[in-house]
Amino acid sequence: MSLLREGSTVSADYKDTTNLPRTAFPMKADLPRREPDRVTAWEAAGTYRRMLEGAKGEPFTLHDGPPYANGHIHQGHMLNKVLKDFVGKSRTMAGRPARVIPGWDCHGLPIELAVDKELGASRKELDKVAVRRACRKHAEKFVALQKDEFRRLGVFMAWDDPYTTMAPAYEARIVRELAAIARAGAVYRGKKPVYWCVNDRTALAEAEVEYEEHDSPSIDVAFPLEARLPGVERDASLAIWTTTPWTLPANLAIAVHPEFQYVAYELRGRAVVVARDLLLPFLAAVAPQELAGGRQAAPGAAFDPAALADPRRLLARFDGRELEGLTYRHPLFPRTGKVVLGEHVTLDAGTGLVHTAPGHGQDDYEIGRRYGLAPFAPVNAAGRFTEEAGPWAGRKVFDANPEIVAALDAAGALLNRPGETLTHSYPHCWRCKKPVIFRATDQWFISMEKGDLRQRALAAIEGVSWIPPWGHDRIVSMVERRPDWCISRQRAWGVPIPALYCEGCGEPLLDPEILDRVADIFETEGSDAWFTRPAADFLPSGRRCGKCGGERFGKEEDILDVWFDSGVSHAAVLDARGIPLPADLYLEGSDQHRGWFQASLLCHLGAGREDSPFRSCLTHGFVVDEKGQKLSKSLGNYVDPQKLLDQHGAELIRLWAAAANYEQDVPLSEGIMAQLAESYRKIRNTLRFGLGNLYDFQPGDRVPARELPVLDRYARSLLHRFVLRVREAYENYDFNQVHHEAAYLCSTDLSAFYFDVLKDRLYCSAPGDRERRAAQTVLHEIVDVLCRTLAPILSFTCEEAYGFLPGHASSVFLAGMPEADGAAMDQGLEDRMKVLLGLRARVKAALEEFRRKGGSSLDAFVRLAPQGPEAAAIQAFQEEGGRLAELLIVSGVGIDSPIDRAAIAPVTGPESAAPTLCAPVEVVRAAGKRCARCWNWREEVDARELCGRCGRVVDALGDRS
RNA sequence: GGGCCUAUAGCUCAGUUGGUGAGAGCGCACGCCUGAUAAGCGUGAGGUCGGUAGUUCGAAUCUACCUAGGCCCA
Repeated sequence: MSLLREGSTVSADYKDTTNLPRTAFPMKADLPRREPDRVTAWEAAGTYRRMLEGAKGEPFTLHDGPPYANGHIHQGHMLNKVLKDFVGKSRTMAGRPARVIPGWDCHGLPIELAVDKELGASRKELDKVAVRRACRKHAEKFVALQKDEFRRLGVFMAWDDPYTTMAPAYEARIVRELAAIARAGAVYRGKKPVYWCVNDRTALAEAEVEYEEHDSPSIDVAFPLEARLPGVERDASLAIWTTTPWTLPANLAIAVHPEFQYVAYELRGRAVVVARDLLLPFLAAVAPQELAGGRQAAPGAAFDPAALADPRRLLARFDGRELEGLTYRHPLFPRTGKVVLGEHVTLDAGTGLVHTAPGHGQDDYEIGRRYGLAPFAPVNAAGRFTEEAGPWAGRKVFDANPEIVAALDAAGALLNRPGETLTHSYPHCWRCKKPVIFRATDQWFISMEKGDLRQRALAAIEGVSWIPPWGHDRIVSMVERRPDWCISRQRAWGVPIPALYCEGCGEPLLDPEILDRVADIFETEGSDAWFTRPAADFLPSGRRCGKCGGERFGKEEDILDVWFDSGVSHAAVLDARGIPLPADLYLEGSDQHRGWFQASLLCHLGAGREDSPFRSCLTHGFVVDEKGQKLSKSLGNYVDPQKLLDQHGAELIRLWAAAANYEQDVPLSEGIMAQLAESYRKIRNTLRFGLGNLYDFQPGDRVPARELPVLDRYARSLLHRFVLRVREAYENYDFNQVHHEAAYLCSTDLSAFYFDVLKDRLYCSAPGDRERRAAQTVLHEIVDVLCRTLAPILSFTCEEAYGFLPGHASSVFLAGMPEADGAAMDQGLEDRMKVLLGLRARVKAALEEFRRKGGSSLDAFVRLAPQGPEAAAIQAFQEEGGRLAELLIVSGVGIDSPIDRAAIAPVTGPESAAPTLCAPVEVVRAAGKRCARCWNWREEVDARELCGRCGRVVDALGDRS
């Protein structure tokens, strides 16, 4: 294609006489490779420290919730730490120094399990102290590793001064906080069922249980009621179904659902109570002849009396709640039990009445608590019945199963045939692979009621600002219904619960005085001291058992729940360092309503303090894929964090965190990252254009704001409105808003409008031309403002670009957040420009038509016939010195007035159908000749093919050289 | 099964107390430029606002149910 136009000759190349952009700020960010150096530079320069020192306002406390020191960091950690970094940097840059002390949660089961796995067979030969030493090393390793991974993200925290829950001082503080709660009388010893491996004689955590197929006896048992049911003229029994006959000696109650329908059915001469909707399947199992025509009862089918061989045997109906409180005789023991109500009862299988042994089941335990039933478990650590199990004392529970079934049969309580079994999924020990049991053992608890902990917690919740607001409802419903806090763990890796037991009578002693003594020792020796020192070392001299007067004591073996460890961080980290409570902000994933937020609240209040340890609490969702499914390697939607870093760099991970609406779950996928890369490039190139046009500009060249041309004043107005919005968005933790504001400003306001319009002035004016300097003044401010507002998010890029800005400080983080200049914002101007931009859009549409005929924008002359608001806006614009040709980037603009529609018809764009108050637009080929330098068409060009302006510029350049 | 929450263009997100034809940025298609050039500009096409049924003169916006998904429990 020829570049020559009709009538033109070969033009001289004036490119060298123009002021084209030049900058060393590269278009290609090369983030993955260059970011590590930037991190190193920040740390070497002490940028974080200096940034904090530069902020003179009231300190802002963002307290870092400790991630667990096991494994590499994952997407959720990244999201969390990056969001915290946005807060820390934005608050500090806005004047409130936010020093964040990072921490790690170092005790607990997952580390112990990982260490077990590493140690393999040698584990059994090691004593507790040796295992703990290995756990400590493991935790130390991952603290160091995760710390590097977080630093790599460009996160500013006090990396050289972190906290860990296994530091001696921290461990000591844990014990002191426990002492404070004990002083309030809220710590008590009670029983609670746990998974128990009778082979290994140890408690198991949920994570240590594997489900495998297992054959269990399946029995339906009748428990005779003590009194007759209303309207039933014969003795009645409650029918239950169970697959663990060995738990029947521990039966204390039978649970029914309050809202289910129950029936009394005459079976073999007595009335049997079952759930109405389970009657047919029940009969099918124990007495199929009771069904009409030997029909099979489909599970889940609606109840139909016609399916019964003899519907008259339906004796009565009851609501579940009517049965509450009825008492029954235990078929094997001379005692009674009672009917209780439970929402956990289902109609999936069985009879709709559930055998309840509070010492042998989680639901049973919970319901037992509600009804004041003891967690009775007549089974010892070896899985043998105790004396309380009468005839089966000493028998192993699984061995006793058939004997118990036989005894039930003999007592006439067995409704089905003995020997029936069921194959189902049953918990097994992950280590020895043998089936486990559920057994109540002694545990330490923090009471929710003593000292009014629950009510005080609920009151404290009201004083906290929850972001988003539904966090409030979520934690309230959790606190309202949570049981007492079981703080015991039968494990090695943790802070011991420093209780002593009288060797004479077994009386436990959890004495605040002793705890303080223990804390003193932990302070210097760490909690290993509990295992290496004899009990006497922790006992105040002369102390005796309050019950039997014994002088010899043994040590508690249980350790503290790790939620207690992290739950006292406000004390062990903030208070211990003299940082005032409450903290301004806790910021974690929404799972922490159950976890850290609640633990912190309970520990804080339990120890006798008032209110919440945090003023506001922000939660974010979980990382999911594009479809909203959780990330998992097996689903194939897993995004590897390291790969993310290698491909896109930390900067895009930061942008991802900012672009997300963290109130919901946060989607992450390769596609999303690719899209963010586009968004990033737009911002980066905006900075680059600005920098490229500042190569010959110094702050001393600034044109005063009042003397700026109207378009530049408009750009400043937009810029400062942007600052206003962004500052407010940061204040509200609305980073997503920051991202959108930045993207819109860069692409729409700047790249597509202001920068485009500016090109002629920047490139073709004389270098020192006042209007060019005016443009540069604003460009300088734009780059400065963008860097300083976006630095909390795009830390790497903003620091890099800022370093190219003439007159910059040593780091963007020391420059602070810009203030919105009220004088720069001109609403009237923006309103008028909005009208003109509407006009501009229609001109662009018309130019599109013009272009199809071979003309470019600068070849065009635009004729307008404005009226109404547009006419007014144009007039004002021109009176302010604005040039329509510059605004529209065409060679000339003519105003036709009054309107002569007929004269304007032909080459118009789609605006012809527009409302009458819009000016008709006509685009024609510009007359005259094309200036070889600035490419505008002018009536007059000189012999060098230069327009008047360009001729003067070239002459001036020539004079200078 | 329970508590809390989510579901708007291919993607990320806006849509104020229900009210003119549902928006932005990015991507996409087409075109331009080659003086932001592995850049830049323009034009344009995309949505039965998860589904169903209600309340209302009128619902993306309120109610119920359903479906899919998330966190925490059970």
